[in-house]
Amino acid sequence: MLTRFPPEPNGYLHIGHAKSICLNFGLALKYGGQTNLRFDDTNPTKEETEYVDSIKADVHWLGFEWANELYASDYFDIIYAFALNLIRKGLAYVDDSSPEEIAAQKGTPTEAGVPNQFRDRSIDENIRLFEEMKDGKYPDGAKVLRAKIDLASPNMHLRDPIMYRIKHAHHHRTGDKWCIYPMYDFAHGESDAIEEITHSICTLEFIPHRPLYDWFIENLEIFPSKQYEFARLNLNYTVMSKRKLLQLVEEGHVEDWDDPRMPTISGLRRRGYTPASIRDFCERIGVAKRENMIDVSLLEFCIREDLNKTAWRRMAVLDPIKMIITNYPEDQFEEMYSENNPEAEDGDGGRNIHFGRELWIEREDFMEEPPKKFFRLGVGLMVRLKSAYIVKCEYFEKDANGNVTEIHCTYFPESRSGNDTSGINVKGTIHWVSVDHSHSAEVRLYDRLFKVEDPSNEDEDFKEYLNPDSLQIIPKAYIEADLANAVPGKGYQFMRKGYFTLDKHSTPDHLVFNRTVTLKDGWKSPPTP
RNA sequence: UGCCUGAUAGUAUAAUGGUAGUACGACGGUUUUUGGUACCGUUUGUCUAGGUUCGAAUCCUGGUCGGGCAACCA
Repeated sequence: MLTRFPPEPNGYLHIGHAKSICLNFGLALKYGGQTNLRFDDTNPTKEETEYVDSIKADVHWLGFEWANELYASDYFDIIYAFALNLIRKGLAYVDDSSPEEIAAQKGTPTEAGVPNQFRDRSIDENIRLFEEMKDGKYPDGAKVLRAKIDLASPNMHLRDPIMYRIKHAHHHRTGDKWCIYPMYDFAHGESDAIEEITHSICTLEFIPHRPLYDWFIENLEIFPSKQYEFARLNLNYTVMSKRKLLQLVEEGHVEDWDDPRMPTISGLRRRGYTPASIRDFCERIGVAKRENMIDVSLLEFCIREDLNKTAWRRMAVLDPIKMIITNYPEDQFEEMYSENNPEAEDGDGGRNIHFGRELWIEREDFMEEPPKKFFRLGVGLMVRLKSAYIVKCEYFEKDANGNVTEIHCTYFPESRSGNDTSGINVKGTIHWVSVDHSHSAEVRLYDRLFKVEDPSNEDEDFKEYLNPDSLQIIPKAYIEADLANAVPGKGYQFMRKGYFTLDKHSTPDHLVFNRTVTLKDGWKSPPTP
């Protein structure tokens, strides 16, 4: 078995491409075959080396090794010879008609097309004209080479499809060598055959092309590659077409192709998704011919499952409020040990965290009038400070606007974590950092890019449905000191807040974290009576 | 109103013509120094009408609904 992943280098890869990559490489891996990476670069006006490089990087990052790095443009000489071959068989002709004339002569799905006078040109004349096309004797659009098949076919793709068009354009690989370029239909299957691809896997919209794919292969008498189709991936609350993604970038709705809200591979990477999580996702969604709409919650499940096993736990307070432990000595500090990951056998090591009289805690972990089953703080309530002591809230202070500014607690010295003789049982455990030892960092929280499940399928322009709150920047969050050693590309769990990773713009002086995904949140505040 | 294609729980995806299963979600419970994790349980499905058959999600016929096809794009 030999498969191929055949992107056109005209944009960045997205999660839908990941499905195709996992399918093509996965199938070959499963059945002891190989996979080629082939760039479908037959349209020089849209393609760039920048895209080639990013595509290679993304496929590699996903964890796949291609057998050969190939380009459709490598085959231009062979494909040209194929065309001559068909002309000699009387199966192709040069047509001087304009695009509009060709379209008109093609008819409609319910009416047959009509032949024009060029269809009967002699083989010799066709050869001469085609060579002249190649030699640059004609301007763009003056002539095309067409396959002579059946203008009355119920399949529009068989009504004498265009094989070659004239484009005096610079190609990112072949330079100015060519001024005629084969169309997709006369390049893709031919490239497959040249490489002896056994399974040419593509998406559903190419089903009507398959008879043409087969027709060229049969009449050229070349390796019989076979085309198979599957339904492309659709994810809700986002868009997946290159055109729309490009628009989001160009109109500044997102920062760039790798904006963490984008469904691109580079965006997911910057957001903190791992290759394993994306491969797992592609495995779970399955492959079929049915049109589908996958729920993003499945993608989120996959990254949580991966990161839960690998991410080190750290404490960070995103919306801080000060807690003062009134019975803790002012100049005293302690180091509290906390394991890196409770999922690992040995905790995967650990680190010490400074504890003192003044701490930052999460504003939402305190309520003036806590409802029943609120296992956090309120006057008279007790919680465990993770890896430290149990504290009891005594009172709180408010400013003139009614905002809570400080929470005063007392702690139980005999309740120290790992050495608790207090006999006190509390329901809640909250995270915290020391006011005197924590660092600050910018934290970026992301939400779905669109407000509706299927923005492309709504009445208005898809951009009308952008979620205005898809990015929330917290300029100053407090993080435990050890997070200053955070490594790019590694995921961290900010306890109770989600998984985070360093952003590419982060510097030692100005740390920036992206939230990959929240933790699953089972807490539902009880209905207010 | 031409041709092609598809239809199984909320979303996906399985089932030589032989017990409709799995995952995610939702809901409930146990454990828990993360309202996380883990574990246990509950919930909901073969588009429709006929036919073949001892037996149909599967085969046949009609219908309904969805998607695609008439770029010198891929």
